[in-house]
Amino acid sequence: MSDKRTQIIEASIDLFANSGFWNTPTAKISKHAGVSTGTLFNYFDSKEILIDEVYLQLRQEQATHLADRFPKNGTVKERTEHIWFRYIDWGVRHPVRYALLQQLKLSDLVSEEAQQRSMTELALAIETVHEGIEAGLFGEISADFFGNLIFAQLNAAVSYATEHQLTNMPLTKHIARSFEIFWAGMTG
Amino acid sequence: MSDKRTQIIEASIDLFANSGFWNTPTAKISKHAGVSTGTLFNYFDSKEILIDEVYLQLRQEQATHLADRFPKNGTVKERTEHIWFRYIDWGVRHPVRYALLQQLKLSDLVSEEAQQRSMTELALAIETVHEGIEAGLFGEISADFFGNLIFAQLNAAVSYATEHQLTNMPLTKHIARSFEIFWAGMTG
Amino acid sequence: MSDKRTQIIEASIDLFANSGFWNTPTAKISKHAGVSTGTLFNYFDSKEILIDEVYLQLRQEQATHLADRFPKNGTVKERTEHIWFRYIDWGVRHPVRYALLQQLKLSDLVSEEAQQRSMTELALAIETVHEGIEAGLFGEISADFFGNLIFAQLNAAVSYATEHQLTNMPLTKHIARSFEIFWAGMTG
Amino acid sequence: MSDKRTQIIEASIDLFANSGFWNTPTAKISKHAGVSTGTLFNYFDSKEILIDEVYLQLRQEQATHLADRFPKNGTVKERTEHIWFRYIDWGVRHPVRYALLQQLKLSDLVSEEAQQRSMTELALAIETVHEGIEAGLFGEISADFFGNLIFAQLNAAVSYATEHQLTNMPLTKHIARSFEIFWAGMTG
DNA sequence: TATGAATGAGAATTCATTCAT
DNA sequence: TATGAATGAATTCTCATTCAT
Repeated sequence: MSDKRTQIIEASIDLFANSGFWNTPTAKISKHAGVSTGTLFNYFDSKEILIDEVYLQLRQEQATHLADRFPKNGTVKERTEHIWFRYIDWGVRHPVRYALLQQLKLSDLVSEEAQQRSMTELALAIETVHEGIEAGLFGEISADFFGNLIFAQLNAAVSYATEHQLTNMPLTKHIARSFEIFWAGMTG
Repeated sequence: MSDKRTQIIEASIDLFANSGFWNTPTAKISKHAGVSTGTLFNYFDSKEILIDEVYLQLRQEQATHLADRFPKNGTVKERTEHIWFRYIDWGVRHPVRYALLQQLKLSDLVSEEAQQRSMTELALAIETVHEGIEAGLFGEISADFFGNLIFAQLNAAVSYATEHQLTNMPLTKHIARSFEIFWAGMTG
Repeated sequence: MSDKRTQIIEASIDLFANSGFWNTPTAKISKHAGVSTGTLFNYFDSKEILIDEVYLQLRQEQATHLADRFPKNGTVKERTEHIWFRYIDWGVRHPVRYALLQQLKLSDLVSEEAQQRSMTELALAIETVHEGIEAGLFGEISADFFGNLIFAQLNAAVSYATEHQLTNMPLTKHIARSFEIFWAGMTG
Repeated sequence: MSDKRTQIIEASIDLFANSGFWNTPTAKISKHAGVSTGTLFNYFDSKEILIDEVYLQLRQEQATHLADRFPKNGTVKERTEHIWFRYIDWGVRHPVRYALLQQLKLSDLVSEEAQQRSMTELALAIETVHEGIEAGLFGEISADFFGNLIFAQLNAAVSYATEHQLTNMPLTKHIARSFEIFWAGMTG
């Protein structure tokens, strides 16, 4: 049964996070997953493809988390705030997965195609941004730069929260404060 | 004289930027540098150390650029603005080097020790930040988070400028606008 | 089945004997064994370990030869004589293996652990010696020195027999004479 | 001045004894000797030749020690006894050099030619042996085998004394006892 | 004679991938 | 579909030796 696929992906996440992609031989992955070397290649044609799939898996988990209870009909600010909270929340709850995802983004290891495919999962964020810009909420700024900025600041907020192991009230405050800064900057 | 050392570092930068650290065999580096495999290891005891040295070299170039004409006696805002402009300027002028530096930071390949050593080169930025925070300029915020935020936004600005190949007036405007956003965010 | 393992060990013995351990690259061994470089390292984690295993293999072959038809219930002299004959016999029949074993003993290449393990294979010789000493057969002498002496003389006897290619009657006479000398020396 | 030659030989002895021939790069030797890599090769055309020279040096030191106060006109037994005492004495006084010499003998690293040349230094031992055999002192035995035996037993005696760190009276007794055993064996 | 940077042919070992069972 | 032994190209690093200064 195709449970093995999941086992292999999970094993990869574990090991990649601990030792990096290049220090994790496929043999180690299959062992950790409890399958044979051959089996890994039955499910993923190459290590490259496995990495792509890990990336897509993480992106999807993240996207699902963002989409949960998304206030479709809220104002732009409400929707942005929702994304803000949920993004940081996911990052803090899954620090290993989050760190891995960040590394993958910058590592050149994910194929162009996988990058493209993962974009669709951010649809609701992108849409919100566009709407805000068109409405003139953010002054003169390109959507691209806006995207860069929001993710940069989110990432900064997650890193800080994780490093300082914020939870409960301090975490909530941190999220709120970081959103304030972001919003003040953009609308300021 | 240590001309060869420089050649090897430059070759490394070239190749690392093109193909990544793990896809760049030392043999390729030495060939590209016009020296023999043995010579590379005369100058750098291991590939790991070579990577460290590349990192330190780039950091130093960047730090030198930031320090140039730094307004020691200016206000916190003036000093921050200086850093803002010079940081983006360096990133845009040396996109390959900048991208490499970013990758190295996140890659786990740079030794703790090299990271530490490179910190000293940011002294003037760090000092400025602390002064501003203590003066209450930025509301309630930790220096750590402030650091995360400023570099995150700078990075977002550089990426955007490079991707869109901004130069001259559009670049200047972009830098100014990004600083505005940053400053507005921080000062609320 | 572990046929390959045997092939690799045999190839190692051949090549080590001809060219020494340090002049025998693992690549040459695997080629000679008719397997790929990778396969060698599937069976032996490192060249060091391979050498250990070669050593243990030879020791065991020798021990088996000594144990064959060992007169458990004979007198100390009879048992010592048995060992004497069988030891020289094995050395003369397998000059390559014997020479290699001697080299390995003195070479520092065999791990402490492998040395220890190989000791158990000499149990019957050691026991015999102790019994003789305790019975006062050999005058005042430590078991250690006795051990040194017996192997030294055995080795001298094997070397001579091999160099002069003794067989049949001359060999039998040589073995007998050398035992006489040994026994006369020890029993004074 | 050709003091350097000596320094290089001494450095080689030191390092060979500590780490073996194959784990001692010429660069390490020259450093230890306080000369440059080039200089080593001015004095010795190759590492092989250096090893030969180390061997000859040690053999000569040993031969000199044996020859000291040699009782040319003594009986065969007296002369043999002299060699016996001096040989063990040298081995115990210079355990590092002795061990190295033994290793070199068995290692295949010394050229045939150097082996030959070193023989001349044992002239007085060889002569004594021959005389004893011709005089019928030792029963029926070939000079070759006799040579094998005497050196084997000497070596056993040195090893034992060194391992157990014998000195003074215990050492003297050990030497005497070992000679007794040898002589009793040979004269049966 | 002394120097030591430069050389480049190896050396041991790794690892993604295949394929016969 | 699952297995895991076998493969061999590729990798980092070593070291005896040379030669221009």
